[in-house]
Amino acid sequence: MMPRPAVLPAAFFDRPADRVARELLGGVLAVRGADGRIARHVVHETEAYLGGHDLACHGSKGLTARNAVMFGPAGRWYVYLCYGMHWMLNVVTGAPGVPAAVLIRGAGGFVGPGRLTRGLGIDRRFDGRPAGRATGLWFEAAAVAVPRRLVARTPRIGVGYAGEWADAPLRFVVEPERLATLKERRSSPRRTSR
DNA sequence: GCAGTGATCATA
DNA sequence: ATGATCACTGCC
Repeated sequence: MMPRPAVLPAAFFDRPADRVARELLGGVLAVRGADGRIARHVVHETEAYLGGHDLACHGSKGLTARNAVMFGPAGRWYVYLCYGMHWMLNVVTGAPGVPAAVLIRGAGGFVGPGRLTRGLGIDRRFDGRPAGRATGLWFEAAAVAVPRRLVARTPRIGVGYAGEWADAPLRFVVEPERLATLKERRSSPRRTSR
């Protein structure tokens, strides 16, 4: 029988953001709709924001009302409005006091952080809440780890202002069609051995 | 290529 | 109170 999907616990996020961003690839972003139905989207693009020393990270400007949740414990959502129209979905990582997080840039059929939140109906209501079933928005562990050769690392998008940090390879991408290939391999009947 | 859009934050 | 800035998107 199908095992119940494992909800990623807060401890999963209590690690360096780049590690979390990498391991979130292939994992599932799950959201419960108003009708109680659960939609699941496999994560295929993330970005890590490492902390106060990372000039692209909101936390590098110090504690403010907006970014306060980043300074708190790992495993909570950090959601903010960008350009007056787009909600950005992040999950806080690392120890309290370290303003680090992972931006979810793509999952399921949604490419781009603003499109993802629009598609899933995510907005400010989730800001500061823990990622978990109780909140209606959570992560589940990857059924199969994405092999390293399928993961591309690039500089983060839209952070050209961040000096040396603009070029840090902290964006993690796996092509969705590659994920599909993985899934097929996993679920297709084993080939008769030679 | 660039306008739209409005919360947020520093400055005053 | 005011103005600059923005971890983006869609249409030219």
